[in-house]
Amino acid sequence: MVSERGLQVLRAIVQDYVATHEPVGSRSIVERHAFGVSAATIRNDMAQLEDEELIAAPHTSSGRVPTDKGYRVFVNHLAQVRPLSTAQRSAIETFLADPADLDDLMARTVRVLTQLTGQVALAQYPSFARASITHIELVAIASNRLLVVLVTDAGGVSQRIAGLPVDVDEGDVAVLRARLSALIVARSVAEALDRVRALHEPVGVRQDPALAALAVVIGEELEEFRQEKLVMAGAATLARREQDFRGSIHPLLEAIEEQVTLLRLMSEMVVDEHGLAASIGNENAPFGLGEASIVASDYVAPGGTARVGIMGPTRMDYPSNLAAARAVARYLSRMLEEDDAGR
Amino acid sequence: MVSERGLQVLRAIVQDYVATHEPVGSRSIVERHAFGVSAATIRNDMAQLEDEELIAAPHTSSGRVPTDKGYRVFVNHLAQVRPLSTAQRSAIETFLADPADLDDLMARTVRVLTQLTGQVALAQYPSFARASITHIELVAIASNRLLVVLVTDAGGVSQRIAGLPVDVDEGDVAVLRARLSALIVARSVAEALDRVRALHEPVGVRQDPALAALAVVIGEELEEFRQEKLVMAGAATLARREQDFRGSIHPLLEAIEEQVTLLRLMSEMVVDEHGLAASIGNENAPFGLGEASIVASDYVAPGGTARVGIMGPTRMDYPSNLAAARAVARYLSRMLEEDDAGR
DNA sequence: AATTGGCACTCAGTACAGGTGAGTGCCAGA
DNA sequence: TCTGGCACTCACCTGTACTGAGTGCCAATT
Repeated sequence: MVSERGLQVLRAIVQDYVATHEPVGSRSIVERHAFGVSAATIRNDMAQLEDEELIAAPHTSSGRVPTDKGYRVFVNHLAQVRPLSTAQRSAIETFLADPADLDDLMARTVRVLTQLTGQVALAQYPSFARASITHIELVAIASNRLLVVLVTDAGGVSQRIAGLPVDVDEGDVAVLRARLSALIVARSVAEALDRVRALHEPVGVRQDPALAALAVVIGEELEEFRQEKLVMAGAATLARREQDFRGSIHPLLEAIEEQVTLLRLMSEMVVDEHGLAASIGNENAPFGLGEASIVASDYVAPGGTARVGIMGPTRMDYPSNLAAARAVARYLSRMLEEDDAGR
Repeated sequence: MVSERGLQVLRAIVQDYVATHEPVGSRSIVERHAFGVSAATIRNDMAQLEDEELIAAPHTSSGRVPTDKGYRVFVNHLAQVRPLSTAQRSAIETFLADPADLDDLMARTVRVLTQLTGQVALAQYPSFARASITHIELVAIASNRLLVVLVTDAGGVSQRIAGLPVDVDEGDVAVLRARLSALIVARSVAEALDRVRALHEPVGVRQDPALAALAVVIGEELEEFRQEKLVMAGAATLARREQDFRGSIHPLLEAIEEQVTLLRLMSEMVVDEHGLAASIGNENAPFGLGEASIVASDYVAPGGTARVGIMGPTRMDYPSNLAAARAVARYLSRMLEEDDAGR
């Protein structure tokens, strides 16, 4: 069992280790923190913490370093989210003011997050899966080529060019438009996808090759709506932090390039009652990121909730990073709420 | 003056150094290459090469390493572009077959290039600056909200939502569509931009606030067409090569994140008569990439020519990388020619 | 004039030894 | 339960010696 003071010692070790990046000994703890007891007493507490595998010694006689389990306890029980400075808050506001469109807003979001934290920033796009289709427009580009534009009520727009196996004229296009409109407008993306796919059933398709071709393209567009998207920034900051990741940032860069891994990881994180989440060190091992930690915060978009997060070394400054993620997420929620469709 | 054999020695040094990553001495040269002379003779040649600053010694008595100038001579006079293996050629073909759209094609292009070379791959999008507008479509999303879609003859499509200061009905939209159509359809992107901007002249604008708002949005879209875009892959490979860049890959990662630097760098490279270009080491210093080299090859798209390239350490394998860039560029040109609009 | 073998010299890299100091673990006493 | 004291460990630094790859130069050879 770990005593109350033992936990405070753990907190001190985590804080000092994150600050100095060096194993912390009993002596430096009594110097830097006012525990009112001697180094020997701290040593006894540290022995307990070591028994519980909350801290570990890199080699026989050296200071201690928090284990991943130790960080977990720190985050769950010991860390209070440190509120941002007003300067930081206003930085967020000015940086995110007046975005040109959703892409711009997301890009700025990750940029401001990486600037605040000095780490890699991640942000999920608002999901359009639960959004519903408000418009479908067909634009004739050539006699056998149509531009298919879909619009959702959550502000998502998608466009794609469909090549048709037959030529169509103005009238045909109007008919197709009306027919497709009736089929998917006011439906959710998921429903629309079902209904468009149903067109492929032998019965429906044979009749109209143009419709069949459009169905394929529309299916792709809907699929894209359903897909989660991720935007990132700050990969360059990893270069400075090489040794924080046991000497190889390769898995991190891979994950950043892959996207899909990070997307899954972020989706699977479990948020607490404040909408905050942390995934620490070896908890990410299944994703090949056992040396990294990710903190994230939910934000609310018209289509549902999504997440913004920060990825960094296991020995990151959790209170600050959680605070930054939360602040940005809140601001993002507010922006998306005000200007509903995300412009 | 450097003798003929001296140049062959330079070639040997570059080849061996690229292969082994270690300074190469006179002895290992006579062992690995059939010069038919003794090591002492090679040493004399090397002394000349050193006078010409084509090679340098990291420390007083060690093997020699090519200087940036040495690489330049190698690339210009000594390197023959090594043709790809048939396996590699067919890899390109299968990898690039049947792209879904232009984005997909470009993404695959850089992926295949990074796979072939193990380096960072870069590709400029075909420029739409000289393309011309074939369609403009306005879709009413709400009474004061229009989706503005632009299509170019080079396959570029752009869409953006415009918020209007006034409500408009079906008829208004039709009028606006006709008016804008007359203004920019069949014009080049550059012309269209001029004409749209002309709308902002006091005379035109006051009359119609809706038109003014649309002009702003269309201006943004056209600007986006004019902007060059870059797509990249293989950033993760840099992690393995850290020491190749004097220990810091930070500038490279920054440049990759910036994009705009690399875009300028690629644009400013001068291609030779075969459409190939190389920018070596300190030639890139103005861009903060003095430790990196970039090779590139032009490809031909409907809208004009653009470039694909490879970025890696100065000590890269120039013949192979030039060959890979050239092969991919050629294949890309062919694909874009066949399927003119890039789908 | 070009090439060669020989030789002294340089210097990075490695291995070894000794010294230092931060830090621990443990114990007896308060 | 806490504390001071003490022996012990071990990373890290420093200095020394050795090794070997490689050069630069020169006199001899072709």
